[in-house]
Amino acid sequence: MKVSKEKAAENRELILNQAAKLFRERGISGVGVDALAEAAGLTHGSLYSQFGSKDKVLSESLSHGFSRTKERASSITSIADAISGYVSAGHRDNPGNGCFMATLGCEMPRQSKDVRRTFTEIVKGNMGRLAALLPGRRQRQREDDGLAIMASMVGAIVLARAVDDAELSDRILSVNRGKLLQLQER
Amino acid sequence: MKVSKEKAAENRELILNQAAKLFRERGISGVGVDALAEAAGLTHGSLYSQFGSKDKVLSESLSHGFSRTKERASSITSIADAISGYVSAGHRDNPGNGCFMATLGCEMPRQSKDVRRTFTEIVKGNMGRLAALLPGRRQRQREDDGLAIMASMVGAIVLARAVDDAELSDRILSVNRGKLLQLQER
DNA sequence: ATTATCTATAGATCTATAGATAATGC
DNA sequence: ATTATCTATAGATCTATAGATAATGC
Repeated sequence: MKVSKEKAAENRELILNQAAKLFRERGISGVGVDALAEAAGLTHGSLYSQFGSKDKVLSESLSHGFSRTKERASSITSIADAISGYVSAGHRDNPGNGCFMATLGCEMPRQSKDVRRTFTEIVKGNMGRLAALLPGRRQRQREDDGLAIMASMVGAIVLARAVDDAELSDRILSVNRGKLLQLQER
Repeated sequence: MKVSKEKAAENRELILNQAAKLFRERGISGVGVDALAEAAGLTHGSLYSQFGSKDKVLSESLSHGFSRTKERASSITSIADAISGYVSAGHRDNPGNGCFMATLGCEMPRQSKDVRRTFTEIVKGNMGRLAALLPGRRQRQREDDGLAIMASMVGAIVLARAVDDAELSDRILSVNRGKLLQLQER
């Protein structure tokens, strides 16, 4: 039954990736430990011996997932690219690979200290990434501008996913993308 | 055990009000039928004979809650009031009486047709309310402006509630409130 | 007679633990 | 000897249903 250290590390990586995907797709309370284990081809007993609790899997999958997002984000070099990529039908239709803030934000107020701390780091990290793409002399001002853009982006995706009306959903995206891009053009 | 028609109607009203509060405070999957019944001082059996399912309680509590919100909203007569009231610490700290979009938005993609249809009506209703407060000749344009403001407002409250850092939370609110108000001043 | 409510319970699912198993790696 | 994984199971909780109860309202 035992497996090599290498294989165990692979399994751990697989669990975290699958967990990050499932939590985003089905919500935190919508994913059981069984589903997490099954998605990685293991039993829940094994998952408990590696992580100890569902909460631990969640918090680790968040930080692990955000690290991977940051790696991929190096290809985004302008604020217009960041906005267009985020406020898009592609992002809306792929929550499993998308932004944690837009999928799990509403559930965060009820999570453990550990999970909330990790989530807060993600918000700050995203603020910093946006700030780095924005003009302006003072860092504080660029961060503030980043927080405003972030709220619009998150709200647009949350609402576009929530409504049961394809036309309205597309309209929410195009209006918000348009306004955000327009505001950056000066 | 039976109760007068009048009392039964009162109970129904109480269930819907308590349900709307609990769902916003604990999330949809965070509230069981037991909790819903207990909050209204009834048993879950009684709740089932009145509503038939948890889903039905949810969808009715949403439309009932939004009706009540609309009634209270007649006191808001300017877009600046709407923004300042929404993007505030008071709203952030009282999810149980606050906006459905900011508390339940992330869970909506996984809800029943019935619930999503009701939620979509709420989004459209809020769009209309904002549009009515905005300047501009064409209704379509005012609605678009309303959708942009709505996304910022919802995103700001979701993020301000989610982060585990009081200073950052306040900053998210003040930055977004400031930007939104500033944009309306022209 | 009708019906709002309650009691009892089914059956599923959820998080977690204990102990067995068997392969790794010293 | 260590340990990653599995099996079995505990105990709680969740949604839902069936049938009894007792007060209303014709």
